Amino acid sequence: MVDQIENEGMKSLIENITAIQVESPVDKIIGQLKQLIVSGQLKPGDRLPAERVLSERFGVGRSYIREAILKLEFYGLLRTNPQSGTYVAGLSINVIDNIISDIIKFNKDDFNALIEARYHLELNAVKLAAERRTDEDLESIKSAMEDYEKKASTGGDAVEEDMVFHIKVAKATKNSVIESMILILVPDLIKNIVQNKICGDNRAKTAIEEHRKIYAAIESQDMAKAEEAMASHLDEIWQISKAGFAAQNIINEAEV
Amino acid sequence: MVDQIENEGMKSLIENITAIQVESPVDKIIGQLKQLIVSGQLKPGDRLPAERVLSERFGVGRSYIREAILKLEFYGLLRTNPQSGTYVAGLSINVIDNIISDIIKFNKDDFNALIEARYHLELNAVKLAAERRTDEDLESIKSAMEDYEKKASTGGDAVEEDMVFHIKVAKATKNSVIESMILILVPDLIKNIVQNKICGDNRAKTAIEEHRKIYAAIESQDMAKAEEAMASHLDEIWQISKAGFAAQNIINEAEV
DNA sequence: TGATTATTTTTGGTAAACCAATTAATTGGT
DNA sequence: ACCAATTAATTGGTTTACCAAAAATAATCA
Repeated sequence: MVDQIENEGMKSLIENITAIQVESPVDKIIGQLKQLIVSGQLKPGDRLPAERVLSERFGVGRSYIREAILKLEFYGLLRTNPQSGTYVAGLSINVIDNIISDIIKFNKDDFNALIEARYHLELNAVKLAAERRTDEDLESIKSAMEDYEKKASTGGDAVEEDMVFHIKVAKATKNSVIESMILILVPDLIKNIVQNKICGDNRAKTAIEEHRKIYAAIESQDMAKAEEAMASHLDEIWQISKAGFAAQNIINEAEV
Repeated sequence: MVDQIENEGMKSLIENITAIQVESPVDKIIGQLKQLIVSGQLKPGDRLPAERVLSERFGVGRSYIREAILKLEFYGLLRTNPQSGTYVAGLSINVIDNIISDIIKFNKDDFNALIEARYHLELNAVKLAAERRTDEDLESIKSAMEDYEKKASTGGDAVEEDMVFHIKVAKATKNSVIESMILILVPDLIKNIVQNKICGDNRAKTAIEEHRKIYAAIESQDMAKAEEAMASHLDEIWQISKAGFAAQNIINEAEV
C-alpha cells in the first residue's frame, strides 16, 4: 500500500515516469513506417519489406511488427495478403501522412471531446432510428427502457441500463458504421459518467421522463421530436458532466 | 492466370469458399470470451484466466489470444495490467454482451452506411470547425483547397486531395474523437468513391466552387452557412455515389 | 505471535522457431 | 531459344520458448 500522505506528489511523480516511457514499441514502429512512406522509400501500392526484414531493420521482435501492421490495417492503410505480403494502400502520401500522425495519438480520454462526439452522434442516430425502426427495434428499445426504469426507481445508479437503451436506439438506425462508433464510445462514457457521479435520484426521475419522450417519438416515427427529446436528454447530462468534471478531474485512479 | 471464360461462375465459387472460412480465429475467441462472461463464469471486474490457460482451453496459440484481447481492449471491454493480468471492465453483462456481439461484425464495407455516417459526421464537424478554427487551421485548410484545385483543374481525379481538405476541416474541430472517426472512414471512402467513379471533369469544377463556399464560411465563422455549404457538397457526392454504386456493385475486385 | 524478508510461482512482454502456401529460380527437355 | 516441370527460397500464419516484473507463498527473525 502507498502512504496516504504526500500521495499528490507521488502521483505527479508516477505520471512523469509513465510519461517518459509512454512511447510504446508499436507506435514507434508505426512512426518509422510512416517515415519510410513519407520519405519515398515506400510508395503507395508497394509491398512492404517482409515482416522478418522489418523486424531486423527496426531492431525489434516480429510480434510488434505484426501488431503495428494490424493497427494500420484497421485504418485501411495497409492490406495484407497471406503468403504474399503486406501492401501499402493506394492513397496519396499526403493522406497517409495525415492519418498515421493521428493514429498514434488516438485516445478517447479527452472528456469533453468524448461527450461532444457522443452528443452529435446520438442526435443523428435518433433521427435515423425514428425513421427506420422496425417493430422489433421498438420492442427492444422498450425493453431496455423498462430495465432502466426498474433499476433507477430502486435508487441504484442505472448508468449502464441507460447505455443499453442508447445502444438499442443505435441499432435501430440500420447503419452499422454509426452503430459501431457509438459502441466504441460507450465504455468510456460509462467510465466518465460514473467517475463524475452524474447520477442522482432526482436525475434518474427526470431521465425516465426523457427516455419515454424519446421512445414515443421513435414509435410515432417523428424525427424532429425524437431529435428534440434526445437533445434535451443529452444536454442535461452534458451540463452536469462538465460541472462534475471540473470538480473531480484530479481523481483519476487507474482502475477498470 | 485464370481463364477469362466463366469467370462469373468462378467468382461466385471463390466467394463461397472465402465465405465458409470467414470466421477468423480471433473472432471465434472473442465469441468464446463473450460466452464466458454471459454465462457468468467470468464476472465484470474479474481477472481473465492467464493467456496461457486461455490458449490451452481454446486450443489455439497464445498470439491469437493476445490479438483478441487487444481488440477488446480497443473497445474498452478489457484492461490489461502488465505482469498482473487482464481484467474485465466493470460494465454490466448486458452492455458487454451487446458490444461484443457487434465487434465481431464490425465492417465498413457497407457502402451506404459509410456514406451516410460520413455525411452526418462532417456536417457536425464543419460547424465545430467554423466555430473554433484558428488562423493556423484556416491556413492549412486553404492550402489543402488549393492543392485540390490544382489537381482537379489538370483533369486528374482529385479524390485524395479532396479528402485532405476534409481532414484539415476535421482537425479544426479541436475534437480528437470526431477527428479520429472521420480519419477511420477516409480510406474506405476513397476506395468506394474511386471504385464507383464519382469523379468527372464537370464534377471537379462544381466541387471547387463548393469547397470555396465551405472555406469562406469557416473563415467568417458562420456555422449555419458552413453546414449548408457542406451539406450541398456532400449531397451531390451522395447522389452520384448511389447511382454509380447501383450500376457497378458487381465489380468488387479485391485489390488495394 | 507478528511482521519482514527470501523464494518460488505466475503474469504479460518479447523474441524466436516451425508450418503450409506461394512465389521465384533452376533445371531439363524440346 | 523457349517452354514445362521440379526444386529452392520467401512469405505471412501459428505455435512455442524465454524473460523480467509482480504476486503469492514460505521462511526467518524480533
